Amino acid sequence: MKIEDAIKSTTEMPIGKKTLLNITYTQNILSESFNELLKPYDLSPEQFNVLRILRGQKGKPANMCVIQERMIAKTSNTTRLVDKLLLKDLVIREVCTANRRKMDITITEKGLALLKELDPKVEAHENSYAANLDTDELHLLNNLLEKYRG
Amino acid sequence: MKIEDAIKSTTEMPIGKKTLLNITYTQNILSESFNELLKPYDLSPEQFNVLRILRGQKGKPANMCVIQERMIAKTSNTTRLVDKLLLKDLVIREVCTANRRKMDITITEKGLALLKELDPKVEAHENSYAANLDTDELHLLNNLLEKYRG
DNA sequence: ATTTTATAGTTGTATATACAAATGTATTGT
DNA sequence: ACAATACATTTGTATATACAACTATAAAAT
Repeated sequence: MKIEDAIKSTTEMPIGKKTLLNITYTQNILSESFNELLKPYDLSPEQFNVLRILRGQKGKPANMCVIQERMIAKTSNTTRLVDKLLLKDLVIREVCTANRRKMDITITEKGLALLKELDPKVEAHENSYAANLDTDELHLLNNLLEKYRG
Repeated sequence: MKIEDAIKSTTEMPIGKKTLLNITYTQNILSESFNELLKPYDLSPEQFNVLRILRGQKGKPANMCVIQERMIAKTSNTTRLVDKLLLKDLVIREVCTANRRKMDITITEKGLALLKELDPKVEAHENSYAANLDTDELHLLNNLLEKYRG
């Protein structure tokens, strides 16, 4: 669907406005369907994001500010986000011995198992959109976005 | 900045995942800077969006479900969004005489004046990103996004 | 005409988010 | 060593959002 139809715009938009709207709208579509995917697992996209960051640590714990900086959306309140994961036993949290200001957050086996269960679904989600473009177009899209951000 | 650096990813990502992440990340950058723009005006992006939809009505009122369907992000609770605008006298709300289930929402002079003040800033925001690409690239980006959504 | 179903919007409630202030620990300067 | 400053995280509070239940009106069915 064209962006103009999606937001029922009647008038022709300048290309700058249209591009911004198009990116915003596309991301909305993506996150809506991703939310659907996660709903049965009682996991928010942010929680999922944190789990995936922790898995990326390959056993090493991550502290709060590391999680924060690797998150796609820099949410305030990583604390409460991790709280939720703790309640579900998907992570453990302990004071870092080397620097007692920091917290060591580690993903649990249960967390890893949950991610493993989600992996194929997340991949299918990613690929369902990617499949609409060929490889060259995908690379082009990535390059254009990067250049667009400045 | 490359997406891999932005989220401090060490490993090479499959192109499908990367694209999705890139769109999400780009939109985050955009909305972050748009938020900054609106902050001095005590207006949320959603409130701004509603005002702009109402201006697009050119005097004609819009009812709630029309506002809802034209919004970029389909938020639940358009009611409370409009409540906020009402409190600031940016819109008026009255029961639609033709169909008493519906509400007629109209932007006020104050609302129009606020939009007018914002217009150049919003346009500058839009153009600051668009300026990083030439016209052909912008059209290409829009087409790729549309195709990507499927 | 009366019941049923559909539509439009609002409200209750639980949860999430943003932002600032507070807490506790480490580092630096004197 | 002690005060000042910086850093890492948490907590308080106000606001926003999601979702379901509710109210009111309109349209359709019997």
